[in-house]
Amino acid sequence: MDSNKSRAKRTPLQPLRSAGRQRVEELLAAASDLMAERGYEATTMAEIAARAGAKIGSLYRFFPNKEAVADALVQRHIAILEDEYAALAKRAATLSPEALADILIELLVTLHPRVKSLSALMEARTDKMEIRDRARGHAVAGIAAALRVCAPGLDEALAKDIAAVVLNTMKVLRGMLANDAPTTSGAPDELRRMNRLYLSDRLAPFRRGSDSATDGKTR
Amino acid sequence: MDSNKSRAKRTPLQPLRSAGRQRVEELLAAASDLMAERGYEATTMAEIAARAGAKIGSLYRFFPNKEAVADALVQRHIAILEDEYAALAKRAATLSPEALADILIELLVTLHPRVKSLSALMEARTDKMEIRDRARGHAVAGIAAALRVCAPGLDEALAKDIAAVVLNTMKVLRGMLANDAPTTSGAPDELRRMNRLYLSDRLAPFRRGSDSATDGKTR
DNA sequence: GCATTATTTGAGGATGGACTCAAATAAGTC
DNA sequence: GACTTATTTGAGTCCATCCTCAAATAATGC
Repeated sequence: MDSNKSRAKRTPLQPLRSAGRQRVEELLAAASDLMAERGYEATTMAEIAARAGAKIGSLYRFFPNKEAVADALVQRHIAILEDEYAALAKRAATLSPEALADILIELLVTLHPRVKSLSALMEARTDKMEIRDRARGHAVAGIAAALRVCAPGLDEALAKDIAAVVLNTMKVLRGMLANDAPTTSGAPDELRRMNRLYLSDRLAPFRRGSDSATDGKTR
Repeated sequence: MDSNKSRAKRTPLQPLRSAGRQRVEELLAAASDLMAERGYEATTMAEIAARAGAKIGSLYRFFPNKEAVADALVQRHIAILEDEYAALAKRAATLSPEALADILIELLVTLHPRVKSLSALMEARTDKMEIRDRARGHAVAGIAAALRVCAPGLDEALAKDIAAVVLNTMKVLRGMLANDAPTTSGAPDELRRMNRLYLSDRLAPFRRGSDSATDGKTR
């Protein structure tokens, strides 16, 4: 009995006044920053409270335990990411593969901090990996849809495979831009180039009124 | 004074008998497994000792503290990776860019568990990032050298940029193969294809007796 | 066998960090 | 202003985990 192995204490206790809502925001913001830079385990509840300008008791008023803080953050990040990807296809119409490649890269660079935070939060528990998979599923689906808008004849399964590749490629770009990247200053441009080249090559056969030649080659 | 902020207690105390050396091996193996799967923070010294079939006192005989265990693991992994990359260029002669691309992918897939462990270990301390950067520098240099063996006219800086891109691409492949990867079964092949395409395109102008045409296009 | 030294053992000490709670304070309502 | 209820506070409890150490045991050399 009691299938929950972790100590789930009393009711979560939501904020009912504007002061409380604001406090929750501050606490989550502080937790997000700290966990993103230090990781879940290395972040202490006392630190979270301190950075939010609150005391530890306030933190525990709104969150029953440390895991609940991570949960709340995961929720938020996932929701926003899903929205972004769902909205992607609408922007993709009437674009060349190269332009789409560039737009995708831009989008993912923008989303970088959020994804980084998310993966730091995943450190918390293994049973959250299903959530992560779900998020990635949305991302892949969103990108695949955009690809098929751009290249209507594209098979759905293949579109998803390509989308997965592009998604991960962008993950790499984010990594390059985020770190100090001491050895390779021109690498990000090279990566963009690779991405354009790849999308160009894979989407060309399926574009309207194209056979296999006349791909612009980008320069 | 005392520039070391962390508690570096008495002498590290190396094993002097075969039993001791073996114990150290067992302890490091256990620590490597545990930290790779659970992360540095989540792994306890008691667990490490237990999995190695030793008691906690033995663990502390050979390692002054938990961080030293991580340090030792980092050392080993780095050394092996450096060797692998340094040896790469020798295998690269007389290969087409496509073949080189495939070989690089194979190599990095092989190295995956080690790199995974390494990155889990990095969780330990920020001041180990310089070590990580050094390792990546070796990887990039090794791959760049292989590229220039394959395409002699290639500029060194460009070779490093391309090497960085390829290295990260392979990181992605590793990720795809490691996780369950529920949504995308054909993605690894797509990634290989992108890699071949890219290397083909970038190396073609610099190959012996080539100008810009006659690139195989892989199919 | 005996002496010496490496290794093992495991019961604590010390610390840090998650979490509690009763009392104080602030905010909202009438 | 008086009353109710949300929020804040922070000292204190509890427990997991890092780490110590003196005594027991095993290995090695003579």
